[in-house]
Amino acid sequence: MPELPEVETIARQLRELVVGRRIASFESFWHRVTEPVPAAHVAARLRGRQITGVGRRGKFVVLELDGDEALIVSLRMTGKLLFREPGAPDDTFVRAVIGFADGTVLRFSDTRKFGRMAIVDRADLAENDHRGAAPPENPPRSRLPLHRVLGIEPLTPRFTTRWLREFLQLRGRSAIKPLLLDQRGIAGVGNIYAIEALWRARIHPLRTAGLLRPDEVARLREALRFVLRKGIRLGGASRRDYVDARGGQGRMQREFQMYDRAGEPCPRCGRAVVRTVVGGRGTFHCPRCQKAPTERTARRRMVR
DNA sequence: GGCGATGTTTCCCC
DNA sequence: AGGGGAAACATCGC
Repeated sequence: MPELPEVETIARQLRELVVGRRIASFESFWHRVTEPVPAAHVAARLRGRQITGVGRRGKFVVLELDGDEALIVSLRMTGKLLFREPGAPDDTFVRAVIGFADGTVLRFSDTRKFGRMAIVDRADLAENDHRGAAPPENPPRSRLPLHRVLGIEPLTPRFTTRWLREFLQLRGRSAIKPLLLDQRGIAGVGNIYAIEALWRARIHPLRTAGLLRPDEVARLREALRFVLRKGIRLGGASRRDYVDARGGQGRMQREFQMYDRAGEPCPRCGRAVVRTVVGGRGTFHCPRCQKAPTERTARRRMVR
């Protein structure tokens, strides 16, 4: 799925295109798009509603509806929201369509059919009890849907080094990279930006989260914000078939330092980039800049 | 054509 | 509890 910068790009574009439009119809061509709610039910609740705003929460696109609800869209791996004028040529893999009263449409195209749409209470999208100094204690086996347990937004002022340090202490036994991908802690970071941020912060993906030194935590916070902001500035990263709401490409993919660069020289030190698998996800790092954790350092850190 | 990969999330099994 | 692996799908590249 598109990650935070890609979803932010889509949301910003959509804001200009659909705010103020009234929904006339909703049609689904793949029953699992709205699962477990029948598409007809979603259609009935959307008909006649006006879109009052468009935002992003984690990796969800949030289409605000008049009243206190929102239609949220989870793009997963290949989902695209395409705004089209009347008479526009067909798009491929269209799984659902929102028709507006003026004849324009918002098409949800999704090759792999993983994407989902749901009507939710906007209040449920609030940061999951992560405000203030108290770090999150997320129920690891929460049965709540993901949109109700999303963690802190990393580009807000609330995402401080102190917050991150305390968060890493609480979730300290996990390896750092899988922890960054857990949407209940920090919302919006995906595989690519986690890889890029860890390289920038010079932290090995398998380092134990709770054993990062204070200077490393500070670098990690800075690195996350840097790569996410850069991604937004460049309109996201277009690999394979990611496109923005107008069908255009982002430019961030040219700026990847590590992602998908196995064997190429590290831009910082020249050593060959290494590909590993961490938590089932392809992972890239520089073996010189990002030192692997060792028994000895782990033990020394324990004593601190 | 087979095999393994893919920007995500969830579920099941230890 | 939380890590690993597979599954939900379709396509692409070697």
